[in-house]
Amino acid sequence: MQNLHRVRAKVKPARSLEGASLFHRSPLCYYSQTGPESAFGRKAANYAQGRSQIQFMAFIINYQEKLNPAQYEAATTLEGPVLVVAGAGSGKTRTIVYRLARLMEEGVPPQQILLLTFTRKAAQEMTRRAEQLLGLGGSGVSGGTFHGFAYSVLRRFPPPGYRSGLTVMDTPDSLSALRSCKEDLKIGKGERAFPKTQTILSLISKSRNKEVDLDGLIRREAAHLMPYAPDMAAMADAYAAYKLKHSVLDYDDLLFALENQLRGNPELLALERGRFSHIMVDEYQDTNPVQARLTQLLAGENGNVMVVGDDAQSIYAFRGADVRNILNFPRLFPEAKLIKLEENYRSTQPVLDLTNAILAGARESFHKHLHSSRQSAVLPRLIRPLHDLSQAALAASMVSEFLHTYPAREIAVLFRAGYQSFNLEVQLNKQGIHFKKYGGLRYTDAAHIKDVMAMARLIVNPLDFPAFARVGEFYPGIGPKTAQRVYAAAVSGDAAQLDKAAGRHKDFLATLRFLDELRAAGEKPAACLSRILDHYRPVLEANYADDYPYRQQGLDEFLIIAEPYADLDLLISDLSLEDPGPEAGKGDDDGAITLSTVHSAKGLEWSVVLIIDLVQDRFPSRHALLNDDEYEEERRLLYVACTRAKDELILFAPVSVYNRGLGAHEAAVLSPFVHELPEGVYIEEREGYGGALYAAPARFGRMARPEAGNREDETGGQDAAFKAARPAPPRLSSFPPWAAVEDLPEQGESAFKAENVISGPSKDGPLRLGYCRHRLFGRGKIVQHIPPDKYRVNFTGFGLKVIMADYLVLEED
DNA sequence: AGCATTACCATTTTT
DNA sequence: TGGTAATGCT
Repeated sequence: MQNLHRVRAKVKPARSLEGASLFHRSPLCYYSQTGPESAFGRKAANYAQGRSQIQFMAFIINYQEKLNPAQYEAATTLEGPVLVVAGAGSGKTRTIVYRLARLMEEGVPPQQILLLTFTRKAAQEMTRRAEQLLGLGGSGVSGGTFHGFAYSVLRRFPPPGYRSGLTVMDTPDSLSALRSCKEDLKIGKGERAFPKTQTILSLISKSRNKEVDLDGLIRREAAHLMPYAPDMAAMADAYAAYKLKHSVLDYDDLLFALENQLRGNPELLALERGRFSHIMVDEYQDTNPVQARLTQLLAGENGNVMVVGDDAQSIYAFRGADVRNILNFPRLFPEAKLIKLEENYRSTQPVLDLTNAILAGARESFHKHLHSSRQSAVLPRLIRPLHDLSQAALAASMVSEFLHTYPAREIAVLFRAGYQSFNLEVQLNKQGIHFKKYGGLRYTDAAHIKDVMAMARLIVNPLDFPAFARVGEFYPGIGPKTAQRVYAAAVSGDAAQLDKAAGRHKDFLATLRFLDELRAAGEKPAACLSRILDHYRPVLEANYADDYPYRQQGLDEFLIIAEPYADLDLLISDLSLEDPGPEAGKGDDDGAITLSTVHSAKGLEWSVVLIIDLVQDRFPSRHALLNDDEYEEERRLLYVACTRAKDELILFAPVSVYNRGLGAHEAAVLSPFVHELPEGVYIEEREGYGGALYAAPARFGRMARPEAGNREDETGGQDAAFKAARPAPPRLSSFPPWAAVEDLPEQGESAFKAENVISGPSKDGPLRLGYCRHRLFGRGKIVQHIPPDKYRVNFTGFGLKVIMADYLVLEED
């Protein structure tokens, strides 16, 4: 654990800017950096001098040699709207980077190219690769996340009501803001069942991202909270007012505020459109509706915009991403050219056979045939450990084996959710294997960093209440209430009132004066920060007595990060929007393997990929079982995970998992995505007592079974074979999700019966539809089989429930 | 009002 | 497990 902590907290300052937003870096003229000898330099110089015969010059790069035909077409179609549907591992980033090169060879100055992505990881990867190919020349390109871009515009053109400065709240800030709204409204005090503030915040955010009203969202996705919908709506309103009052924006606001600004100010729109002659959007399948509209707004109707994405890798629906964006792109831009990248350069054919089979069960819209020329005799493996502890041990020793063959940086273990790697982390430590984990604590989440950030934020935006409260709470005797009072007094401008509110807290008053002076001084960020650190040191020593020397180191690094910045607000926004994160330390950790959530693994690749916990309720997550769309997203998530593997893919599915509630191990059900894989795409091995692995025979009863109404024959031989062997995908009823867990009212039940009764006993299921018994609920009627192993049962007195087959006893006729 | 302790609960993914 | 909210103590 010690090991993990250190890796997480480590920040390598020199690289921290590399992936950080490039919007604000002074637009470095790349020719001055590459030097006059460079061909790029010469061409750019030509451009700068107004010569435009560039298209007649020979290109430095032989694009046709470096790219396949589809990639070539994408990289050299520079005008007009283009949609690139890029399968996993099809050289998407490569294509984008070569297109950048091409644009620059054609004489387009890098500052006129805008490269937007959804995650900062993708942004970092892109700029890294661009710099690899183009040298520092690539760094003049404006690239980053939508959020980062939005901030860069909004700070120059603040939305109405935000003239006095503007800061971005991170999630903890938003949370305490909402909590304070809840207190002000005196809502839900002492009510046990009242939803958690966290829950409410994510519902509010989701409703905004999906652009549906809160009430409807609650009805559809959290029906058990319906009784609290009015209270939550009130909180949402109060939260919006709070943000305006305190000149803060949350992540979601950034996008909407930018859209409003662009729509409300034609001059601004023209300006922004003029700044960028070419726009590229990566990971387009993960954009939400606002982001799609922003893309359209910035591009103009026939703009030069290329969007790149893969509908099969859309895994952010939970926060409003909408696959329809990518599907609708041709409709939005009727002139759009569609290019598909289907050749996979990453994985061996056996790995692709498995990933294609995962996708075969999906409701996919752009059909792709991924193929590879990389043949291999090594099949993916499915390991069935006895339980989750032995899974961790087995995975760790397998990693240890692989370390003889592959460098650590080529090995990764992936999982659905962060906590699932816990056992594994222990085992890896035990075996002395170094690892780094993605998706853990962020650098900026450390309390002392947040403290200093809060002071810096108050310099930029004196009204920033979350920052104000945080600074107040440095000092003993000041909590949320006092902070609020002092804030009100300080903002009122009445010195006497301020003295009355904070007179007892000399330290705090001194700090406020200190901040005022510092604000007036208007020093460079690094100098300013240095003074803040000096002032903060006594607080640090008092509040973190146990480990302040360690924290001080982190703060020293902060100074180095700040050095290159010209504006303090840019430093702050970069840190809160695109913080350096553990990735910044990558270069050091060559000896470390990677642990990562699947989400964080997107876009990355390793020679060896292990995926753990492939059992029902974990992968797919139990939260996804109730809803068709979420279930499909889990499938895509597994697809993303498996397509990270270049050479070897190892799936783990423990036979039993520890149940905390029960305090014992219980049987685990193999993930349906694995279960439905056809025979022959993987080798199964089972763990015996003592940890030995035994090859398992082909699973019983998994013969190819023709499926009625098989829809696509055009998918080609191999795919068709997969489909034939695949059992019917689990279909859940379209009945509202909560119906599955909550008791249904009488009329709901009959409505359900009328519409959703399945057409007959499932051939898959061992249970016939009839009566059964349950230990707790007694006798009930089986209404529906929910493959692979659940049943919807109507119990007298308890209503409809969804129960695992293992807990049901079939009643004899 | 602030702070410490206790009890409970639920458990995802990211900007 | 750990984080959060209610409760109790200063």
